[in-house]
Amino acid sequence: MRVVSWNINSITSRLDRVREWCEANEPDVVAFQETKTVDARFPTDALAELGYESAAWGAPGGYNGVAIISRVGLDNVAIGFPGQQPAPFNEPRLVAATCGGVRIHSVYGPHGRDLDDAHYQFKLAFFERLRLHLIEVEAAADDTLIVGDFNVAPADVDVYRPERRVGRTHVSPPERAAIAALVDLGFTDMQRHLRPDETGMFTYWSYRSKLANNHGLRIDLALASHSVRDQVATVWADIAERMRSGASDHAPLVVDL
DNA sequence: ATGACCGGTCGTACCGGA
Repeated sequence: MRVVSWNINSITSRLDRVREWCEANEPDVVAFQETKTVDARFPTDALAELGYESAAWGAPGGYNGVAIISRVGLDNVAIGFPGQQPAPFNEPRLVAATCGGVRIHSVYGPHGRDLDDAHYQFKLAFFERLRLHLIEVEAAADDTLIVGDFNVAPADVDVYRPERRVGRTHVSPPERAAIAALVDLGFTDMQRHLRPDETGMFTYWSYRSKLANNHGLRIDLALASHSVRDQVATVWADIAERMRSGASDHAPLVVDL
């Protein structure tokens, strides 16, 4: 089974890329982030023509938005945290579904903006809320694959020139501790696990950077429970897709089980 | 130097992304 995490930076403006990429790469499941569209405008029909069922959650305003599409079943769909959530915990940043026997979560972590910004405090609170959710609601944490754009680079090796990012978001010790706390539930950062010595292994490159310079970040992650970890053969970011014209600023992160 | 971009929005500048 091929599961993909892809921050798509607008599913509506990226639909041609999604169509072409899926036809070429045959994913069974794609977990999207930053779909940036309300559910009524999510391209359910176009994706159905490709053979995928969709579970999408967006909100008005053009921000955030997550979805899971699957051609191996889409069961027990869970939209966000259960019940009515106070803002900003009601932002569309989490959707889960069981696909081909694996519980898959598509996560879009808050950006944080700056270390002294209220959004940064929300970012930390979001990950703690997610951690409790995984314990309390998704109690059976095995057969689980949590993928998404976490907006955190787990280690300095996940950042080009990390010394230049000290004091900024995505690399601060509390953010890394929040990711480590998720991992401590029994998950494995699969790309790091399978390629422990690789440097320059990124998933995101700013539109403003020269791609040839590889000034990227590894902020899209695949966190696998024990049973899933043992099934994962490879994890790779499709940099060729990032280099295409009209691409998202994130590469698809491909997890092959 | 990310060395100068994207997508979205009751827009034609601005916010947010990271």
